[in-house]
Amino acid sequence: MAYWLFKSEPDTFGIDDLKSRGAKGEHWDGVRNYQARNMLRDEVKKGDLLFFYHSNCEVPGIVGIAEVIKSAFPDPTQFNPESKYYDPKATPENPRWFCPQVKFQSKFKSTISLEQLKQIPALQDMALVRKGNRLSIMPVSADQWQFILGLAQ
DNA sequence: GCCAACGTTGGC
DNA sequence: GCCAACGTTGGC
Repeated sequence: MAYWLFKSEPDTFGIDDLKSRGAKGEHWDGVRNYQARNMLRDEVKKGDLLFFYHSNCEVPGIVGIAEVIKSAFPDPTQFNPESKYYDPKATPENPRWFCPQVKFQSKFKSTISLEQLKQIPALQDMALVRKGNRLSIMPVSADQWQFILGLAQ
């Protein structure tokens, strides 16, 4: 069992959108970064938990928790010419991008802001708080997970 | 295989 | 909307 942090823009797909999907959850599509892809494809497993992070919004930060309910399968948007995530070099026989299925677990009463996270010495190893970080999928250690959980109300 | 140009992410 | 920090692309 591993822990992760997934970023999403709330205007596009926020934690409330995931909550509305209920027990069936939603597939986490649109990841088009190789480092993130490799983690999704090789390491993110059913039963893993993730912090749901809102980016590009008024208060960027962790807003809740979701659970991986199916490990990665080929991201269908890569085969769809109508999709903004279409990749002409990907084929069903040789898919390039992958997505797991996740479902809502809980939402924090208030956002644990990036500003707050940056000020915690115990979390300075997280890619999230490092300057220029653009990874949309990143691992969270068990210690970091517990520490951040302690900040949630 | 180098690297300039370009595109994207995401905090501010 | 700005722009720093990356990542990707493509000419050579």
